[in-house]
Amino acid sequence: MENKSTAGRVEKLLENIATLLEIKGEDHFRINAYRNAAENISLSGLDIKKLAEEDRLDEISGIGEAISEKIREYVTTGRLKYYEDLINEVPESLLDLTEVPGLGPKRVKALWKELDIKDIQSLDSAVEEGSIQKLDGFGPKLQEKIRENLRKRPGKEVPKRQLLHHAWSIADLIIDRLGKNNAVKKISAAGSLRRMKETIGDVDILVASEEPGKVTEDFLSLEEMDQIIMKGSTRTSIRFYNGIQADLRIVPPESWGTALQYFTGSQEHNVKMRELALKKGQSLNEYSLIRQKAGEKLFFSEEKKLYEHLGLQYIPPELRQNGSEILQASRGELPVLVEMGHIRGDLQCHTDWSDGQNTLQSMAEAAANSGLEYLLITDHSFGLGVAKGLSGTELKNQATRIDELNEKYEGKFRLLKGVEVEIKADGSLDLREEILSELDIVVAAVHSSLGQGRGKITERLLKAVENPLVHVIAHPTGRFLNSREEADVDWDALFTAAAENGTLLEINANPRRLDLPDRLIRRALKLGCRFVISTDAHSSEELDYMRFGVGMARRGGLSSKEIVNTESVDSLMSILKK
DNA sequence: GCCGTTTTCGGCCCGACTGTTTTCAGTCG
Repeated sequence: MENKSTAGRVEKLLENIATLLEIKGEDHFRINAYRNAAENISLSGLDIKKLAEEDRLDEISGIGEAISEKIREYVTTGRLKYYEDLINEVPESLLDLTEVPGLGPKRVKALWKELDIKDIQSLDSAVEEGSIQKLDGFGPKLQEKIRENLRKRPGKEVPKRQLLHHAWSIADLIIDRLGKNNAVKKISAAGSLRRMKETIGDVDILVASEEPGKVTEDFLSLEEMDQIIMKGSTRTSIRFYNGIQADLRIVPPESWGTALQYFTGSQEHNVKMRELALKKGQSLNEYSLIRQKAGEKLFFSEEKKLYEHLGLQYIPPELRQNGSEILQASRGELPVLVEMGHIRGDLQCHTDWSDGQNTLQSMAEAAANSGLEYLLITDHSFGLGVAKGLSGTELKNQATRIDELNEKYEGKFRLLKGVEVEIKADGSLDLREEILSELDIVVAAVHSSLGQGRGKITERLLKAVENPLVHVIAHPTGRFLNSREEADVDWDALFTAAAENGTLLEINANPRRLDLPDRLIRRALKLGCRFVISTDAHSSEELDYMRFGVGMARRGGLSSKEIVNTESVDSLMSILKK
């Protein structure tokens, strides 16, 4: 739990409470309330500490009096009496056991009560002794499955959640392969992948077919497959050699609309959709919508018609989050989201002048070929020694070369002069003003001392935001998914200053970063900020990362008008602060 | 434990698959 933001720690605490109550055998609606609260905190992007101090936690839906009180106690004292009492009763180490696939709360409780198994080590030795198969409801197959799963616990060689581009490459491969099968009428990615979540638990693929057996057979013959996890007539799970798990679900073609909606999730979105249907006297499942009185089944050829039928605007997958979007859709208040086709330029990339792989020319050509009208070159400044950063003189030489190339492109494409300048530990920049003022666009970034305390790093970023020479703050949180935590920053203060100063916030599309994260995009949008989506490409191939940045922007609810690289180059230059 | 243009009390989604079963509980999404 250490080394996380307050919100992160509170979320973990609430989730732990939920799981421990579940093992205890508490009412599952109460348990759900804790999970729901944790999820909504995460999605809100709000500063939990500040909210707790100002007694405004109930502004987050799903947080009522009881949970609010617990969060306040935890935030102000660093402890929670209720939790301490709870783990006295139900050992905290049982939480690890519920992480083992096949072990849910009921089985963990049985292991604990019957065999005094409290942690992974004691589970491991019980499995080796063969004692757990004797328990009621357990058997040799389950014991063997647990042994298997203990051996390849995630977090070691296989990260728990996959990065978006890895998951998509598997999905594209499956869709391409199965798409050639005549038995497949329709096929689509679903789940968190389709919702463009920053990391993916497993790859979900939905198929419409009248011959599920043929499709399943094809799926199981993929040569990249390592292992069959589960195989049924309409649902199959496999694991690939690279550790990624893929689930295939097959439904009859007439169920396509309801099935794609259901299989895309999120879980919470589906719960709210089904509740809404029930209020209208209809029951929704993945096959159809059933009018309860008449028993009549309604089928939908596409998702859009299902949403319409329920009186909603179509909700794009990226917005299907905690159910609050359903209320928005019922009022016709959903934003019109930015699309890939809106993007006209890329505002961060690197060349072989610093740590990139390709030349200025080949980056420009790749960008032009992918339909972009302009590309901002942002090699590192010299402060970032590991990345062969450029000095002022080198930047001037690069500018000459850029002018030459632009002349050649005759206005059909334009390279813009920029830099990714280092924000030093004291908030100053490592290039002089006369150098920076010569450039078209200045992108500033923090790469070191990200672990500074909240006060220090906030001040440092604020200084950059308020600097009239800085147009864009790159990858603001500095996180690396699965490996480096976000910096602990007072985001509200930073976003407010960015909005006031006209400094743009980057949505870095590199799938290892995806920074800003969507919850902070939502918050920044509310505070009036504008954005750029940039690939930070270090090779011409990486210019294709744009789709992931657009996905993140869509999850954050952004329209093209809030993203400046949807503008033509002239219009872009006129928007920039002087 | 939360929530309310049907409710401040009485609701709170729904189905597939597995492994244990003699008709179903547990897990998962």
